[in-house]
Amino acid sequence: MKKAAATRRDILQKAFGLIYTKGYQTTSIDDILATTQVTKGAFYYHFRNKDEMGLAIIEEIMKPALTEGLIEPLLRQPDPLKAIYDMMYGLLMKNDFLKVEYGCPAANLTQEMTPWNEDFSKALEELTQQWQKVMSAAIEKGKKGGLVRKDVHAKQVTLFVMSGYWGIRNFGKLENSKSVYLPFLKALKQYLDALR
Amino acid sequence: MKKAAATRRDILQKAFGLIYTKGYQTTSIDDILATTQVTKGAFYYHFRNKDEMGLAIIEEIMKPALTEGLIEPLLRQPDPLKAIYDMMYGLLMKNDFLKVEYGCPAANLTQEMTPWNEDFSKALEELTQQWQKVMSAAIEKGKKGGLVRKDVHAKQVTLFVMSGYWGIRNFGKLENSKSVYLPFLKALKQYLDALR
DNA sequence: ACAAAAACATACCGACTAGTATGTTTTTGT
DNA sequence: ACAAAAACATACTAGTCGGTATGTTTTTGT
Repeated sequence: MKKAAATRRDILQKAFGLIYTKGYQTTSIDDILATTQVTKGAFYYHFRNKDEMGLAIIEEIMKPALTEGLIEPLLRQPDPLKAIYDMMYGLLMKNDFLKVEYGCPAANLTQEMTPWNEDFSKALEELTQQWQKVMSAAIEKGKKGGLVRKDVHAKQVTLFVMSGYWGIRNFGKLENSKSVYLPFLKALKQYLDALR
Repeated sequence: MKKAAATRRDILQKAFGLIYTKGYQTTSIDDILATTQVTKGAFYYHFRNKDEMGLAIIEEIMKPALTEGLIEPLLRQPDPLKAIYDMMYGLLMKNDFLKVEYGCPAANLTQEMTPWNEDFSKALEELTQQWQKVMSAAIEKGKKGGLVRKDVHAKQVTLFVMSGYWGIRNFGKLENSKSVYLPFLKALKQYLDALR
């Protein structure tokens, strides 16, 4: 039960990479087999079908990555507005897995799969809601600690900021250059500073 | 030269509708033929291939729609910040062609096609840059007229607002409900009011 | 050690894809 | 009216897709 788990993990990781760069529907199972060096029999031993694998990617790759990469750093930083800005700066400018030309994996999947598969929508909604909740909670905590204005509506701000992130990721894809990230981050900083 | 032009227009319009709801790559030419009642011979008389049709959709359907539906109303409204808010409110809440579950046509195409076809990227960039320029110009005009603070960076604001729009459209797809639009619009209003 | 189950391998299939080859009909200019 | 060109129609192809049927190898529990 050790080698098999490694095979499964390898499929999920490599498939995630392919889907991130090429899109879900245009990543064929044969593509995945070619890059993983796994045969079709092995693939279909681990997953009933392509969609089950796609869901497993969200659950077993994307959700843990969100938790470890974004949620936990957010919880550690005491200043919520600084935490949010730093998170965005890190995601856009420093993260070396995310590429400007490929956008945001969660946003990509959302846009591509939402019309086709309800299970994908549900899983992706859980993903984003976890992010939303932690950001909102941080802002609320900041209100109590005096770091955020009392009249700030935490959920609204969170939604506004996350929308901006998904949107600028799409702009980055279009321009194929991180240079659009800089004016976005400046505007974001000014927006966040106005909440103090 | 009249009937043929009508056939071409019909293909482009119906194909645009299909692509908006289903995505470009997952809309087959047979799909388009079935909904237009046009035969394959006719289709390939009007377009060399699928991508040429896709580009024609951007040029002949989406660009004019942007100009007539968004650019011109924006130029007419003297208060730029009100113009921007009204435009967003109209796009999100009142426009009855755009559906919450299908997102923004331009954002969808950008995300789907950017890794695959440079011509699509270029055409979509022209589309968005036209929108960006008009919004920025309106803000600059507002600065001179005293309706916008002098220290506001027009291009930054434009990019921030457009990113938010693309992003919230994606959230709408995910939640499949216009209810997320309302808190976004409230946050947008507050953001814009802070620029006065 | 050895049977049973888990894990993987190979060959194949029907459905669908964009595109083409080769026609026929309709429109156009004179 | 009539030839030429434009506009459309039909049948087909080569390739790709997700998925399956049927094996063989490897691991596991006893």
